Amino acid sequence: MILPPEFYAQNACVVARALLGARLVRILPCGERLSGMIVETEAYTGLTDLASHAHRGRTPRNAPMFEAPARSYVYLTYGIHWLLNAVCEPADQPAAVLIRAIEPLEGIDLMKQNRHMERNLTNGPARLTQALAITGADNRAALSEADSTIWIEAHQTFADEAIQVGARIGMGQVPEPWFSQPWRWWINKNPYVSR
DNA sequence: CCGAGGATTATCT
DNA sequence: GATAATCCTCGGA
Repeated sequence: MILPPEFYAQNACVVARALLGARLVRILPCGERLSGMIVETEAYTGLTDLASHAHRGRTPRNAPMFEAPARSYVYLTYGIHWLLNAVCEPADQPAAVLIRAIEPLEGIDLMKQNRHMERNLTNGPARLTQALAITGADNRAALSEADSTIWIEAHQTFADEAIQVGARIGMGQVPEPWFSQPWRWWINKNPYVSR
């Protein structure tokens, strides 16, 4: 079952927690299907969160965060890496969930080809986009539609006891309280969580 | 095993 | 012109 738009209309922290265990499906231009279970997420919500791209207001890059939920927000960071987010909360309420890691399920051989390596295929936000061949061309993909290039469907669920929460990664010079905000979720002891 | 440094470009000031 | 929600390689232990 593909997760409906109403799912993404919730608060980004709720969505980030609920996405753990869901299956991220990617259809390549050639038609091949790849997928993996989401095992690590981070929430970026509100205009006041100094760690969020949205905190300086709407720009051409972050515009998807301000638009209707249930679409992707894909952007380039460090000049090299594409990062995949799911846009959350109602329109004009900028929020997104960063997909930080997945456990490979389908198309593992293709992931190895895309990554040019055998290991560390999807345990990091830029690694998984490379493994799934996701780029800026996939910005604003409809995550709730089966004819999209990327969507997310229900797969497995985890009890709170199996979930870990902590501060987000890569905050750089972001000041408190945003630096330590516990808005990162991951599946405890899952080997595909980043670092 | 670990830490340092370079890669590389869209985006915003 | 500076910065960035990161990753890889390489050198040393």
